[in-house]
Amino acid sequence: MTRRSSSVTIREVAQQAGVSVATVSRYINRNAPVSEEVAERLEQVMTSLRYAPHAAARHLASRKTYVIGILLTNIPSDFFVPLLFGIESVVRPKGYNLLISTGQFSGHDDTSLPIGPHNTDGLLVYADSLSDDELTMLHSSNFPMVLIHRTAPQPLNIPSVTIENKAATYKLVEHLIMQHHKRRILFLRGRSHQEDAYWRETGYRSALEANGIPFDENLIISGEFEREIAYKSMTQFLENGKQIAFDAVFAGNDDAAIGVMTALMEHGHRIPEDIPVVGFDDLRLSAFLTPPLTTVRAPTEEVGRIAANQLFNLIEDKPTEGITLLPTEIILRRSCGCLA
Amino acid sequence: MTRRSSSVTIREVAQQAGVSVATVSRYINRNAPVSEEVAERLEQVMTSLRYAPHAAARHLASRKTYVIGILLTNIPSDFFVPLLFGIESVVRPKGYNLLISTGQFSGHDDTSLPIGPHNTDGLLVYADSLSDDELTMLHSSNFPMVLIHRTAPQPLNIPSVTIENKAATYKLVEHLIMQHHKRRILFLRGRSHQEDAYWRETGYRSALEANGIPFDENLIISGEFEREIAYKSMTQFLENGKQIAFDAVFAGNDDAAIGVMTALMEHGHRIPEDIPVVGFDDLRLSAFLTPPLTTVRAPTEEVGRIAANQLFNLIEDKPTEGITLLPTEIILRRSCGCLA
DNA sequence: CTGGTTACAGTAACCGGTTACACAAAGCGA
DNA sequence: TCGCTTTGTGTAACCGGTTACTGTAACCAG
Repeated sequence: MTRRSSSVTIREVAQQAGVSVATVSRYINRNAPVSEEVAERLEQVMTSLRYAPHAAARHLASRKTYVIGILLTNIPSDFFVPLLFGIESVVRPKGYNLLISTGQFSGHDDTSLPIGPHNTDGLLVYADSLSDDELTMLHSSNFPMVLIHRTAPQPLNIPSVTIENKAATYKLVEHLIMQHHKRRILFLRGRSHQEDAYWRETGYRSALEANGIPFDENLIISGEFEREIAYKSMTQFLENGKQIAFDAVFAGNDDAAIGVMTALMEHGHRIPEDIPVVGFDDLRLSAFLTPPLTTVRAPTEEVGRIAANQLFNLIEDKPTEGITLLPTEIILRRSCGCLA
Repeated sequence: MTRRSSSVTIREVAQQAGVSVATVSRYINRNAPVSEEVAERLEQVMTSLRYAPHAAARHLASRKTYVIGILLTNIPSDFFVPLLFGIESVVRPKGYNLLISTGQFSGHDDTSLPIGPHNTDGLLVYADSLSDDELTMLHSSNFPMVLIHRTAPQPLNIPSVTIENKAATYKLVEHLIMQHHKRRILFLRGRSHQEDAYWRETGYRSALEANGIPFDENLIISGEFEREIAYKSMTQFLENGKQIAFDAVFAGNDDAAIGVMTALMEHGHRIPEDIPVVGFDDLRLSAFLTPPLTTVRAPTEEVGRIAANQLFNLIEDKPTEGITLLPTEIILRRSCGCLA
């Protein structure tokens, strides 16, 4: 109830040490020389008083928050753990803090973003957590941003860190075709506006085409990159009267693959003997599934590290890459029929 | 390079709307009546100017950051995803932001905490991310804190949200003894100063004692609740000359259980036929392991939600619980020998 | 009609830092 | 020794909000 914030201010430190506040500030920020003697005195006073600079006051005066923000989607995915740790690993040593926000932010013009120029020095934007319009607006005021698993809308020049989706998907689908002689591969697409989803589908189509297999719209169902949704889609597909024949499944990502595998097993299909299933991401759990999941390894932690580094380049006016495309690698395990 | 921050200030808004800054502030914070007419005018001006209050200025003046911090350990675990989403789900609707920090913060007296009273309104402290000393210090200045998976050091009165560790472990160990007739159960202990680890070990010992099985120090090895470490400990135990007999494993948690299972399989043991393995946490992946893991379900997302709510109670001077102990539930799957 | 309340609004001090400007003393090459 | 640079420090304005204090006009019970 005591309103008085008992926190120590720079003036108290200055007084105790017998110097001016400017000197204290200079010592703290090491941005101007301070005599050896005063430095020692300050060090003592500061620790004895347990002085911690007030972040907001500092921010207000210097226009630096030492905070970077990350906008995630509101889908809780294990995928975020390596991403966050990758980001943290570069943010922390720089003395920055990480403000995190999940949710779809688009559309609500009335409520401004919880995270933005008013409380951060830069933003990491994951996938479609922000609309093109919002991106455009923020970019127009020159606010440092780096996109993750997404590229900037056309005229905008925003660095972007993403992974090779198409080539890997192509390779994996071709693997199913060539090595396992599958020709009717069910494809679980992600959300249409999601770039990862788009490129994976493109890779799928290219692989079919390159191998003379006609594309069949009936073999495309919605997976949304979410386990539950994939489970429902798959179940519905299996129970649907049409009974469209298929001989393998590309699940879109590993999370969806889990849903697919559960649905298939519940309907008495063996994996991979009856139906091979493959995913994308190589989540930590994927190697431990039954059977272990054939998938594409995405260097997610590195994506986080590189994105954060790019953001700091932007903040520090250093040169940045336009698009960083990290290589992916297909991981053959038992679920596709390999390593049997 | 243009140093001038082009952001709109409250004074510009006031001027454009022909009122004083005080009125604008009052309207924004809805803490004093403003005439209908002025309100409308302000609404218009604010959207046309794209006004967003400067968070730091606001914080400095009002002494509220609208940010809560969470301190995690630096071990990337899937466990954090439900925890974070639970927290986010209560923090966001309150209009608060979430500042996240990972790492061991204890010991470094010189470097003050990256997150604390200087930049947040309250702190969620996970397990031993903070030392007792730091906790004591922060608590002495009446800073709102809630502990997660840890209780406060004795004289301190800090709310704490944790789960039932002992009873569930007891039940699970007893299950191995009674249902599966195991008597030499290997136990992978966690870090000694971690409370979850302590209570699980206590549950293990009680179950043995209650069933007349003598405690054998040789059956305790170090798992640290980490997959890699558990894998190494288990491998070393198996290859050690002593060849101590055991007939089941309680892995400490699910992550360690994965390491244990890998090590056992590599040495030709079948799970559960030769050696049953059980864990704790019920990670999202645990149901999908080979074999599916018998474990204890921890309501982690709820832990996050409740902890965040407690913290807001503290911040808003509402009554709080001392310790919230959430119930856990044992989940029998195939890895213990059930559901074969 | 009067004194008291309420609704609405403005002025300016203040939150706790940073930093432009000013200045004294010391160091130094010529 | 003289001017000039460098080093070390202080004073006070400023960052962009909030809010205590003050004041006016409208409203209302008696």
